[in-house]
Amino acid sequence: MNVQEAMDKLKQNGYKYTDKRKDMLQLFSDESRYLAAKDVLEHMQDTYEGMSFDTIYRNLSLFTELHILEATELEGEKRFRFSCSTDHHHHHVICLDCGKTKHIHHCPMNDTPGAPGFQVTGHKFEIYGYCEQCSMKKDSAVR
Amino acid sequence: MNVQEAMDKLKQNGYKYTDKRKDMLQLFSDESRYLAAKDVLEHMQDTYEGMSFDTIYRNLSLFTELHILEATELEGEKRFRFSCSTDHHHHHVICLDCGKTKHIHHCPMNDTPGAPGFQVTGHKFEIYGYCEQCSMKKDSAVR
DNA sequence: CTTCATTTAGTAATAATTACGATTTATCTT
DNA sequence: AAGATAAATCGTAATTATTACTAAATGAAG
Repeated sequence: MNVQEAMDKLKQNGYKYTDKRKDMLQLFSDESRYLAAKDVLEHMQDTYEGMSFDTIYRNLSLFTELHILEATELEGEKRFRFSCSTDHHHHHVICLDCGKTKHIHHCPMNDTPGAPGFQVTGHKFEIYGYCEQCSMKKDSAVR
Repeated sequence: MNVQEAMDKLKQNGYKYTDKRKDMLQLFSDESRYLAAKDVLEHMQDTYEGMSFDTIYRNLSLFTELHILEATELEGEKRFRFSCSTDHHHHHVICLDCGKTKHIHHCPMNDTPGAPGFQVTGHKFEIYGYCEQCSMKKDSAVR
């Protein structure tokens, strides 16, 4: 997924091409990590002074619907990242500080026996912690 | 974990024994499933008319700290359930409608190679869907 | 039964998210 | 290129979950 593909997808589904949408997508493309709505807002307001919550949230959920972004819920906030690649199911190791991720290629669903009668609609496997940079930052902050 | 053990744990840690706490714990003991704060509030207000949010939330987080309850975040809400058994690490299959759970005894962390430099602090593996009763309810509601 | 720290009710504050009417803008049509 | 139209946006208000505060009440220990 890249910005152009994402914009094309919007077009295909009858949505409009706006600079704000492009900039939002560019942000997610540049930062390949999970961002909270407020991170997006802050970044966008550098360029578009009066940009409203509404626009941010509406577009974030639109992008998620179209599978341009993937979302997870972390520490009471929804967070979003550019959809990695649509062709390969995977999970994430997530840095709780900066939101950076590593891939986990192995999916535990393969090893988990189905529960009879239970209709499965989704699953979540995530590993949390601190990436090398952020854990060094934390260490030095303590001293 | 049962109500008595939980109350003992409170005592041991210098917290007081109140009827409200006992009733809250009894609720979790009776319903062995995930409950949202508002579910707990509603149930408690049947007995204690003017019971406040504060009391519910304060106790929920106290119980969680003492590992009497375990918490997860689901659809934008924190949910709590009686801690299953402290001696055995496990994960849950969770019904999105009623909160009932089944255990997954296998932990995917065992199969997942550590990421070098990444300091792991936690992980989450959950399977979502609808239990037999709730999926039947949904089917018949559609007709 | 008195003291004292804890707990609680009532309510206000915070934070994330969603909703809405008026205005603006992108796209389509001509 | 200009006008029509549906979608997007702004500014702001409403909603929802959660946390915080103060005065009053209460359980526990001596």
